[in-house]
Amino acid sequence: MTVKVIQSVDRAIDILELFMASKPELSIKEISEKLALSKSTVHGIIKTLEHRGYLQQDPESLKYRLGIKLFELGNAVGNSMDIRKIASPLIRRLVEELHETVHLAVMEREEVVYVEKLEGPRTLTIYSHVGKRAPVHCTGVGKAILAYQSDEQIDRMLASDHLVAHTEHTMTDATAIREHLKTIRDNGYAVDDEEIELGLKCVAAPIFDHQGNVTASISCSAPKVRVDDHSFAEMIGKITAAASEISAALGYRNPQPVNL
Amino acid sequence: MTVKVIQSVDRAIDILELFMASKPELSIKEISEKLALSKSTVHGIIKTLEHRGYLQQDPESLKYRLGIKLFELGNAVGNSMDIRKIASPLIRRLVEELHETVHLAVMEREEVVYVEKLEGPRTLTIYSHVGKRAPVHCTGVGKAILAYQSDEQIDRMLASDHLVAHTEHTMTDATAIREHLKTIRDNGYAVDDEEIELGLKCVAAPIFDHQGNVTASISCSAPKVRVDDHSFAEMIGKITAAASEISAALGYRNPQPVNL
DNA sequence: CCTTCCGTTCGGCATTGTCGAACGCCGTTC
DNA sequence: GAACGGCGTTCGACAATGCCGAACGGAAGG
Repeated sequence: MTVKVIQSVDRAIDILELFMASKPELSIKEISEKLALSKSTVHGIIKTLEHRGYLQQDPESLKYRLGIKLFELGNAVGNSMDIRKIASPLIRRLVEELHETVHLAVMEREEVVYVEKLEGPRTLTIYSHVGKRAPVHCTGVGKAILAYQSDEQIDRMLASDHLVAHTEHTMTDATAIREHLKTIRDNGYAVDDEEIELGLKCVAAPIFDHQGNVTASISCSAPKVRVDDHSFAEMIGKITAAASEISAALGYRNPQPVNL
Repeated sequence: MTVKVIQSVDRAIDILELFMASKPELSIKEISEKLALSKSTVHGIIKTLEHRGYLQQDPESLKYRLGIKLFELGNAVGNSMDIRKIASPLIRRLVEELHETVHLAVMEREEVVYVEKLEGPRTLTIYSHVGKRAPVHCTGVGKAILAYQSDEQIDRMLASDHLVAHTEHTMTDATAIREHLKTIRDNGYAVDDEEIELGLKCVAAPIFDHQGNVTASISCSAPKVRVDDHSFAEMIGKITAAASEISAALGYRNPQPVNL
């Protein structure tokens, strides 16, 4: 069933991701142990990656770290995302108006990835950063996207092994979440009330693309103590308005899904 | 002589970089032609990369584009750069004070790579972006780094095929550049006066690491028409001061190279 | 000085990736 | 509407390629 993969390419990716998953500096020995490969196999792949600038060896410790080429490629990807270009100025404006941190996230497999983040002037907690993955079931951006997926998609993303509790407020029951998603669709926005991190409250709204699909969302995050009724309402208004604006810029037509 | 590379990994990298070098969307046919590989070979590698999230296929056109995983990895690399963390707040301050765009760049092979960029309020030209490569001989950041390399290093980086003229002011004579680098060392800063782009003037200063090596630099870029004697002097003062501060934060001791 | 540890090199074997050809699914053309 | 062309995909056979274990060499530590 699984597609036929080129073994050595697959292993090269394993190695690269190992740096992200564990330590930023690894020796050949460590890599070969963690991936259960012989040292010489790892050596060959690593030298190839190093030769191309995707890894670099510290001349002193002889350990390896991720190379600048990955930085270049990653930024090339980021710059080619049109949603990012469209949303950036709006995000800047949102932060100025709301004085709190704003995130832009896209869906990727069963999680979301933050593609833009602009911190407010008085940031306290920083659990997120651009390029980081986050779960869908306990983040504002995640739920805002999830609520607008097909049932099969939702089922897959709510597969039990994903529903990890991050705080005591994290919802981990699939059927309860499904109910909750309906509320989100009715409201047009999602709220995360200390579900990913204690003391953190977020409001998120879905972004529709030209086909009417939701693959991205924006959110405003603030320490819960700073969110009173008034500022909460303001967040909802501004975030949903901005999301609509971005959707429109992406070619989304109207509230009703288009029928061809 | 060239290290023994794993062919399929090397080819996978060729494919990824092809997206950066040419178009952001490529079909298997295009790739196999440009790399002179059979379609099936390309297919195998591409499916592996897609399976891991490093490429994604547009369901309509069936063409491929770079995947989010590269964005994640690239940002992980960016976040692990300590020079970036140190320099970021200083760069922000510089932009506020100078009202012009500030760059942070690091040396990579025979070129420099921008790792941070903060635009001034009235930006006109944007030839650069984070993650982009630039030549050493005609940029402020490049010359500021180049001036402090070893003679062999300078020779290599001034290899004739790199000395491309970007404007009528670009210096393309190696010996003339070598003279020019001496001036830079005497001054402690480098000036790029329309050498990479007409109408653009930059001041750049080297950043020393804890071993006294220069692997990075910062610069301030402005439209030449806005740079009068007074603002030019201010740029020089502020950029060199900031560079010194970053060097100190990296563990650089004093103007004299340390002897162990 | 001996030991240990780790990166690197080597050589033989079989796995794996490679290629060309063929397939099948479009959309286009006549 | 049938034939064509273009493209992604699959198949099968061959041998090149990457794999492993063992051995090497240099550095650090006792």
